[in-house]
Amino acid sequence: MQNNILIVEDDMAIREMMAFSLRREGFDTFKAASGHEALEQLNQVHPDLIVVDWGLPDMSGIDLIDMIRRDDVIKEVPIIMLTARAEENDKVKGLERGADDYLTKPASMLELMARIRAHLRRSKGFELNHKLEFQGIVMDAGAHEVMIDGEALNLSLTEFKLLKLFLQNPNKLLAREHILNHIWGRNTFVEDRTVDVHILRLRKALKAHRKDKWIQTVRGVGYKLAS
Amino acid sequence: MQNNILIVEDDMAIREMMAFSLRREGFDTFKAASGHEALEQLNQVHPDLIVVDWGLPDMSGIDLIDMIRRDDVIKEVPIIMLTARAEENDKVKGLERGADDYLTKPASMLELMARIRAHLRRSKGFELNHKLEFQGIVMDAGAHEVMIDGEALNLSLTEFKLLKLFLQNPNKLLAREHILNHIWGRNTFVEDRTVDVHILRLRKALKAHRKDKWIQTVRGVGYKLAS
DNA sequence: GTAATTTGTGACAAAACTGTCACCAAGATG
DNA sequence: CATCTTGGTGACAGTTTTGTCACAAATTAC
Repeated sequence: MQNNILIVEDDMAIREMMAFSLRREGFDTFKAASGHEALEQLNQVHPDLIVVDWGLPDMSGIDLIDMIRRDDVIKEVPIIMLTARAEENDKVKGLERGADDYLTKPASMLELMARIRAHLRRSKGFELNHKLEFQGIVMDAGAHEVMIDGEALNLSLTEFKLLKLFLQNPNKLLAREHILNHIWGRNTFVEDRTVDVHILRLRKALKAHRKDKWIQTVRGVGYKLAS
Repeated sequence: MQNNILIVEDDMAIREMMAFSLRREGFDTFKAASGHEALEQLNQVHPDLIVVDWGLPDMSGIDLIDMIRRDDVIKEVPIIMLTARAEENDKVKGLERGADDYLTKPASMLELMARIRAHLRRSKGFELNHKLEFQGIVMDAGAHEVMIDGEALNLSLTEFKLLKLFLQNPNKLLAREHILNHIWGRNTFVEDRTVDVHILRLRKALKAHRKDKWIQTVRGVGYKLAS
């Protein structure tokens, strides 16, 4: 699975040298010599990161960044601005207008590669790694999955939500009312004791893996997930 | 809601100046003069971003980054390395070992602020904006919520998963078998026609908001969400 | 020690969910 | 047009989920 980098650079020598270096580092590249060419490319391909020059023949790199950030499909792509403009206020402007990083020419290819990797690590890693974990209990809320010691745990929707609330608040005391409002909302009336019953059920589900003990009762207040 | 920045810097003059500048820009700050002090702070507070020097009295900033990246609770915090080490291979090393950004001293405070904001924009914005949308249907899978034109839609778990599959694949044709495998997995046998019944149910749920028409039948193959 | 309060628990009934089926409607083919 | 194939649909039965309740157990207070 190759990462794709879009290079937006009007100087052909620089563009080709960059593409060559990137390909040698294992990336696939797309190239554009102007802002409009870049936008056309972006209608057809979704690069994993874009390297943008400031001075393009048909628009400024800043304007291109603006447009990308406004496009619902590609707005989140990491962008590194690579330009000869080295003034402090240029850097501030580029970063404020939506670049994730700003590098001045002439730039070390090694440094550029390292920065590309750092940004990909964050944008890709966030998605891959965004799980809630506590003592061997792993939840991917987006995928609606709970794994304990490598085994899938089957929970009802209410119990799933309850466990998620605990995993989002490890070692924090959750008052019954807080739990009530969070799981059932403020516009639904359920008995206070319903929380306790669901806690019982969640504990039962976790018991097969000896994880029920982490849900601890704080008498008179509520419960907490703690080791 | 203030963003919290942890400054890990042994030079008191630099540390205080940074803290002052950050506070003037609206950030709250925590301070640490050493790696161990930083780790102790991180046991009690969760900053939104960390600025780390390389040369600390008790450990290198690189080692501190390693430790942070290995901690399940705080590993995703953005880190900017701010250091006098300006060699190319230092930069590469810092970025490879987990820094999101690398800035050499003496550094412009304005540039540092702009970079801090860029990183916060990404780490905070990713979470806030990561929703699936199609023609007024908005799903936050992590929160198990579906909103249509501002109104919550109540779906059963199976229908929720089905809608999610569609929203993840807008304008793509999904064969029945693909849907079957995705929702029920390969180890559960259900009749082919079960898909059609669940499509019916999903369409019924969407009908109240006139959104059922976006689920389109492709005869002999399956279904697609398309406008 | 006793009484009061809080939490744990099993059981129940109602509601919701789920997959299947038979029949009808729509579309494709010869 | 007739026939066959595929998708839409309402209904059904079984399972699961859900909230409540009464009683037992545990904890706290006097």
